[in-house]
Amino acid sequence: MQEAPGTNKSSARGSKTIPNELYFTRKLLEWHHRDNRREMPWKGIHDPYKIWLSEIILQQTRVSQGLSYYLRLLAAYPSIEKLATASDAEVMKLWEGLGYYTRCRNMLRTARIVMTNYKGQFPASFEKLLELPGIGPYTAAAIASFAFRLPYAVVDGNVSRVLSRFFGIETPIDTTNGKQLFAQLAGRLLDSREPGVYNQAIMDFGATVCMPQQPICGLCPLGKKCTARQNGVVHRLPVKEKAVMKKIRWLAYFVFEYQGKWCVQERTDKDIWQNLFEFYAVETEGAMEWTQPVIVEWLQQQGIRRFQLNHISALYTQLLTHREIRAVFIRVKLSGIPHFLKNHRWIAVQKMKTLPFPRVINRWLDEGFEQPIWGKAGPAK
DNA sequence: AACACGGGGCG
DNA sequence: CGCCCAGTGTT
Repeated sequence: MQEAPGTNKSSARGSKTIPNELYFTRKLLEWHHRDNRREMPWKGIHDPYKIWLSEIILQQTRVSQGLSYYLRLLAAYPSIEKLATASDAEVMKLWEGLGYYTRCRNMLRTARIVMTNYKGQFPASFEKLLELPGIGPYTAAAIASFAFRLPYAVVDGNVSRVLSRFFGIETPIDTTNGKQLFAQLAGRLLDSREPGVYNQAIMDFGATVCMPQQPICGLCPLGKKCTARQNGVVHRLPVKEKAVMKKIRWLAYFVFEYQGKWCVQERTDKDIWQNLFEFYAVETEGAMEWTQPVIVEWLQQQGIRRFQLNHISALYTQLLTHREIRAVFIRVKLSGIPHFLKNHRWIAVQKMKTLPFPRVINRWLDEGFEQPIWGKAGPAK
């Protein structure tokens, strides 16, 4: 459900708006008028076809990446009729390389629906726009406000970020609750006299001042009343709940022991745990059954002839933001240092605690192996 | 509510 | 590498 059209007239008459909301809209529009020099071909125009085309292209796509596609598609299909009568393959060829190819198919579907059902004219209605394939709440609000000057507030990544920071809202933006909250707030902030201008302003502001990574708070015209800035929490807003578990990584740690020393290595790759230490690691693509016969064969393949397999641990897991680590620890006592471990570091067992390890390794050191080496008191918890 | 869908820019 | 981008559709 889209929030009801905004009621903020950017004047003191708005009965329910709190002072900060009026301040926000006024300062934002001042900034847009005074400092915003972000020029784009689709800005300031009211042709629904061009607005729609640009919005579809820009879904989850940076302006710098989508611009050339917009120009090429518009040149090839100057009107929605030209687009609607083009062949699927021809349009897809022009979309090639932009990604999210469902957008292209839905774009064509919508062009044909508009031709047959609406006589080639996009409906000047938020609800009707929303029914068209590839047009969701954001795009419907964008077309409604830019093309038809209807009072609907857009809520995209820029908007939710700017609002979460200025008003200090910690509700995750990617939940049903959060989406509803930000849509409501955005609707109240909207300047209903010029919805399109306001929507341009807040998105440009998010893209050029209140950026995701390094916002230019020093130059921010709203900084005086920005809640996040006052509280020093700009960097951790907006909050996102979804931490998609992209990949499980399977690690086998071989704890090689030789003359009271353990073999360790430092992680230096551009990867997790940079500059932390670990044991000799074997990473596999999928789950690997590190049973005794498998381990013995693996050791022999490495040219290790004399060894003593002391222990195979249970599976240890560690959750990272976008990874899940699953590690098994394999203790092997050697009677010599094999060639492939010549350049590794060998640390006295008593000194292990002085090195930095990932949590999953520390947990194994603390509780994971049968014969304690820290002494009967055990390691510090 | 969770997931799939792409490719590129940036630190 | 991790994060994010003028989000939407499906299950």
